[in-house]
Amino acid sequence: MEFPEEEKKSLNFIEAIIEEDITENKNEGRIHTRFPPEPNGYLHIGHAKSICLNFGLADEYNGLCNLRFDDTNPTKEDVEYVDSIKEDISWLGFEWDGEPKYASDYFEQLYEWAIKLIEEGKAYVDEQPQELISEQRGIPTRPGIESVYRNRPVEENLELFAKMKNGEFPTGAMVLRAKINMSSPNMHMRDPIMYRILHQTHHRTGDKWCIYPMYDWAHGQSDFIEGITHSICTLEFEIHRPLYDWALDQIVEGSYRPRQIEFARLNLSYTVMSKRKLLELVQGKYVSGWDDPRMPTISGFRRRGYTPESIRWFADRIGVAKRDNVIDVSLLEFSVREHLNKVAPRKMAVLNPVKVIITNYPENEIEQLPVNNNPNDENAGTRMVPFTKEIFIERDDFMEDPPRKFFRLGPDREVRLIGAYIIKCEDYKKDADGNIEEIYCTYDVDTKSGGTGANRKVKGTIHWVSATEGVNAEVRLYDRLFLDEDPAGHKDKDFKEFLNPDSLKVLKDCIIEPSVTDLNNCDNMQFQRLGYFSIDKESAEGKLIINRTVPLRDSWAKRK
RNA sequence: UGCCCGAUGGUGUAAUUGGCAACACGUCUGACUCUGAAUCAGAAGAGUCCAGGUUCGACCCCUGGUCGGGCAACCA
Repeated sequence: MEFPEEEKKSLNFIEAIIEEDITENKNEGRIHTRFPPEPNGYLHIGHAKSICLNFGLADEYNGLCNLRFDDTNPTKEDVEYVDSIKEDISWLGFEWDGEPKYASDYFEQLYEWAIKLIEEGKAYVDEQPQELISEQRGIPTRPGIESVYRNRPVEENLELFAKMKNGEFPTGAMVLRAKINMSSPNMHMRDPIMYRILHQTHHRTGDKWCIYPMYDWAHGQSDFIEGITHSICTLEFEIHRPLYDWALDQIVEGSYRPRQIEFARLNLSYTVMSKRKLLELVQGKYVSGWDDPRMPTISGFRRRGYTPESIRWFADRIGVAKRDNVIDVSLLEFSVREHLNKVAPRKMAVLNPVKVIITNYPENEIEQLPVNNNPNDENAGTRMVPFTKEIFIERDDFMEDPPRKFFRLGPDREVRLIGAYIIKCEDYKKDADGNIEEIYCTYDVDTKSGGTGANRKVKGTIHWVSATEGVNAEVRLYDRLFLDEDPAGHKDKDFKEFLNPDSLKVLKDCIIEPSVTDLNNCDNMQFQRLGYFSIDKESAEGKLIINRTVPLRDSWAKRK
């Protein structure tokens, strides 16, 4: 499915940079981007922005985009994450160039470059304790203090570094530091650490290595090895750029050189996007897993019924810039509705039922009525829905004492049942507490859909399900992603305070029309007037569990 | 009291080499409809953080402020 026409935008700032680079024929006009996740969690909607950007730019300029796992910290990483990341990117509809790449594939090369650095007197082994190194680095407003090991002879550094590699020292005993500038106003330039000792099994290299490069000694080099031209990352790496360039200066020969460009990460209202916090939700069993339908992860959205198209449209719409932003979830939901409105077949379900008895309809009769699958799509066809003497309608669709502008059912009022007849309310029964128990109506045979009297105008049309032929299911209704308050401005508060304690309980019985059970798992549908839904992949024993993807806009509800 | 970013309608993004601020969402009207959805038509809403300067002319360039974000992990 193509993007909506009107969405063609003018250039964003990254496109402008790229076009300029092409004009100047930098890197022979080649465009090669990359998406470099650390496999330490599942991808979330924020990553989707980065994915769409990197892969999208490559498409747009006939370039390539790599998938590279930035796996330089074995303590947090796992193959489970590698697999989920690949799956999510593919599901979004993007294809990376060649095989997935791994920073760990370059460990040998990185090590050799580090030796070269030492030989040139630009790096040294520091065996001071972590706390001391950190203290000596100083504070942003004051210069740091040089390490006593800073001027260690090259030979000694070489020897020590080799021993580090060979596992002769315990974890944390010493590090390799770049010799740059201890009084730089940029903290990252104050002799940054390039290698640390970590006796930790790596998910890919196993126990082959016990020293691991830091981000700053791995990222730019990896970009260089892969021939990346535009290394696009989020704003928090802006301060690393001088170091990125410094690291490249040490290895680049010739004219090809990657370039780092930063953009503002996505913030979504009502949505927690910190990987650390999401991990906490998973580990604390607040949710059923990374793909819990309430999670703002790509897999969570998938399970909830979001489509890849809708997420891509969303990413396209929010644009890219350098200023901090908070995007309202309603824009995401708009994108979802926009797509689902076109493709989701319409079905009927009643969430909060009240029984309607059609007094002049024959007992035991079951009439199969053809109902449009999608009135906006002529090719969508029809389905048969059973109509019977007793039906359920939504409790909200009947009012004893209707206010002005209420178009649905009430005493002596007429209403059309979708795909069926016009009915008129003649009477109703209340229980001891005053709740409506049953509503008695008559139907007008001539008004059957497509029939002779079908053109008669009534103000309202409501949905219904046969009381005797309908099927029972469970629906999960989720409101915002799982926060009932906007976390913006509450950064430091414990985010669990915002976790809606009722969100898992929003599980209701509902009655659905039989044709719903024909849907394949995870297919999308629209329950008319209720929203878009999808069948959960984990249907309970015999009972369908249905997630609400997103509610329909409801201007009547807003009135109230 | 350091360094690096940023600042345009409610929100997000635009504005060819400086030429009287555009688009989308949202909001509000109205029309239509066998979904109070969708669709269609229309409207309101910013004078571009502030103060100077350069210029015939500045959102755009310069200077100085203000506000917001980031930076002191052997994380990425």
